[in-house]
Amino acid sequence: MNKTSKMLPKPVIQRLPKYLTHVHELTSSGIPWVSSHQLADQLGFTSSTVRQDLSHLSLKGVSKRGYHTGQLVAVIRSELGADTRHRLVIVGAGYLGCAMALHGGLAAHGFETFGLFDNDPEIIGTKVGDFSIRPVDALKHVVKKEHVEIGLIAVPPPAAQEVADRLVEAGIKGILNLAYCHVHAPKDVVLIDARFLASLQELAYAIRCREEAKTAWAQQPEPFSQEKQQHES
Amino acid sequence: MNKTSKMLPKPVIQRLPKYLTHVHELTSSGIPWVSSHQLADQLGFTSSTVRQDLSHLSLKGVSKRGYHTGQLVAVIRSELGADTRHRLVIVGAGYLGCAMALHGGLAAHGFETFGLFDNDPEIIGTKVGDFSIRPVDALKHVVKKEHVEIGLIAVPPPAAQEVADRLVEAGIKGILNLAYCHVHAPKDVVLIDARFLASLQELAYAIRCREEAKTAWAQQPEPFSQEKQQHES
DNA sequence: TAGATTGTTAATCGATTAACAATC
DNA sequence: TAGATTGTTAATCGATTAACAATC
Repeated sequence: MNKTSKMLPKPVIQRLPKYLTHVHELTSSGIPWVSSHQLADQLGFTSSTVRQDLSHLSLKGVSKRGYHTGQLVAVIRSELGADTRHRLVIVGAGYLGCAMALHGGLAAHGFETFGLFDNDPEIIGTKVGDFSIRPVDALKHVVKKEHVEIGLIAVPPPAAQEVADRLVEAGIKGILNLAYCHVHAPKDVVLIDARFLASLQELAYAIRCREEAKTAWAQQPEPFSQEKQQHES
Repeated sequence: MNKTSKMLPKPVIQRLPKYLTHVHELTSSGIPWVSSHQLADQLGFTSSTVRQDLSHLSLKGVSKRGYHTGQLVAVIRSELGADTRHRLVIVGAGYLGCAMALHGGLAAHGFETFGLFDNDPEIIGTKVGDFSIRPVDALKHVVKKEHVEIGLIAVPPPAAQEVADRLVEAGIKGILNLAYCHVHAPKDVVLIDARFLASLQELAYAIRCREEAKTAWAQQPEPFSQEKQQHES
């Protein structure tokens, strides 16, 4: 349906990149149609979820065939804004910030870097690929002049909040926080956390729970195991 | 309550690192008690959510005082397994993989790297910090020998699925996928996506929606704006 | 004591899944 | 035509928020 300026539910937005990359592969393989059941199997969703998700987009599936892969790629790209260019700055020129600056995928997906900033006098002026590292004091000037929308926080946690404040003050519209800490921004600035350390902790936690469940399962002599197996199958 | 091997709801697990880093700061500032309302204000949750979340942990709040910050840090660390060491390998020695290998935060939080792998003959053998880059063929041997639990996928999307298969075959227990694509793993292997490009797209999407909403709001002469403002305040 | 704060139950909200008529 | 598949409504599930008795 895709009514203008109606924000899609967050879980849907988070699934769109998965559909996009996967269906793009299908088109590359010359597969012209894909059904909700196939997508569900391939991506680990249910077919209901797939149909609900895609019903938000401006395309129609076809009975007995499914969705046209080429069209699907096009409308998801359009919905995600994958065809428009976004302007960003990176604050923090440590390993992570530099990796972001040099990572080809950013530019390839329309995210153009307009500056790499740091506060360490030792490295200011140093070249990182095409960028020369600039002082954080220059942030505001660059953001204004280049109409930068997005700021990446790639500094150590103790400095993250101050960097966020500087970005907000510079007039940034959205922040991606890569630092392992909570940062606060006023509610007219969008803030999304992408903290791989938190993801790693979540992963380690999930692994531990699996192990414990397995152990418990092995130790406990389940009286009704037959029934349970039926339920699981 | 913290009943053994009972997995906490995912949203709770994802909030725990936020509580942890924030309350850790409070302890460092010598603040001994914090209430659910204070935590809610500081982290952007509701006090109900805070109390619900913390009720899963093995600690008791105190009427009129709240939660003891030191104890809170301890039980969250324990629940997250932040005090145990985790063994990982990194596959892909591009900018991102190398940044992960060199990032001090990993080791500081108990994630120990046991190898950095790549398939490019040009860079195999090269030193990256203390690691020398090894061929992906050596993956299985290292994972078995060092009892590695976690694998990081830091290769370009076209190679990601094959790397995932190799990690699974090597007997890894969990995978953190940093590549911008969907990868599949058998259900006894935990897989978590940490794709900053997807996060950036989500951010850009949210920014666009805000803009559009603002424009719509400015253009449409809302007849009931008075009432609406009351609701918002 | 009075008032603030917890822990927990109940109500609300939103997302996922199931079901099925409409369609090709 | 018969059967597979969509789009959508209804049912289920789970998470968040509200409310309030118990507590210090």
